Amino acid sequence: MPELPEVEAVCRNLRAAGVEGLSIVRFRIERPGIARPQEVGDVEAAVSGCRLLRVERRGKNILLHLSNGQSLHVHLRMTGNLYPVPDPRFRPMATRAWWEFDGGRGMLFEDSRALGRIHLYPTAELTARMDEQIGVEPLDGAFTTQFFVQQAKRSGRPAKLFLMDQHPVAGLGNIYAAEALFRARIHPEVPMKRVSKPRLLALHGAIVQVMREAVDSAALAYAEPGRFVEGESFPCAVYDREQEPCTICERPIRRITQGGRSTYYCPACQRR
DNA sequence: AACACGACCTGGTAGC
DNA sequence: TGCTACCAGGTCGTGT
Repeated sequence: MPELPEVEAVCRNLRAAGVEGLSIVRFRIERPGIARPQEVGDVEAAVSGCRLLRVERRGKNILLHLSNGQSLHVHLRMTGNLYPVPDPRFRPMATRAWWEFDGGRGMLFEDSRALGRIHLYPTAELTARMDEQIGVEPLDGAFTTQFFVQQAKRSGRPAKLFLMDQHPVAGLGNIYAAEALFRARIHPEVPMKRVSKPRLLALHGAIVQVMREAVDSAALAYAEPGRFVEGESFPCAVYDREQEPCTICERPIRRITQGGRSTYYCPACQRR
């Protein structure tokens, strides 16, 4: 589920539901591991009674800014989801944390694998940390071709791993990194600094394009609060399509392993 | 600095 | 049907 576009959809969905400005009557973490090493009781106590001022996204991170000068840092990791619910008593099986708002509505953090995390920090500390750890947003004006080429030229890492690193550019994960490389016709194993300037420009454009399209798809999929809508997902050209014919040349898509994850690409269209 | 790899977790499914 | 093995959209810590 959650790369930048899906996390953006989660945030829009929360804002559209009007959670910003609501008072949190109660906050509970049902599974201590998601807050580790922070103490669940401390976090719950600090959050309960605050107002949720603003929902912000940085890369794949969600920041819930509170009225007490602190913010919750939510990371969905692989299977997490954060969504508003009309009835705060609604608790699906994989509920890991929940918020009850003044007036009777609620918000849920659901995560079947429980790899997601929720931590509490002073707002200034959290935003500073994000500035330092999270790179440029691909849909932001700061993501210029000059910036991208400069970052690329000083990295010897394989292209796919470079894109998945959150430091230079934030928000790409396994799916959209593969899709962007396919559109730019770049082999995922090529050292970034060896990619030609024209190809880098193509990749820059592909990243922006893929992210825009995926954000739109994700927004549609989340149109109904808290529920995915089938058939509205981003149409992948290579991801999870091993052996299927390439949409351009019809040769079979190949799967390899990079950094312990699957990479899908077309060996004919994406040359070294 | 860069890389591989295990850890963190649960659930779905391909294959026997 | 039932079991096993492997796979999964992410990140961090450790060791080489």
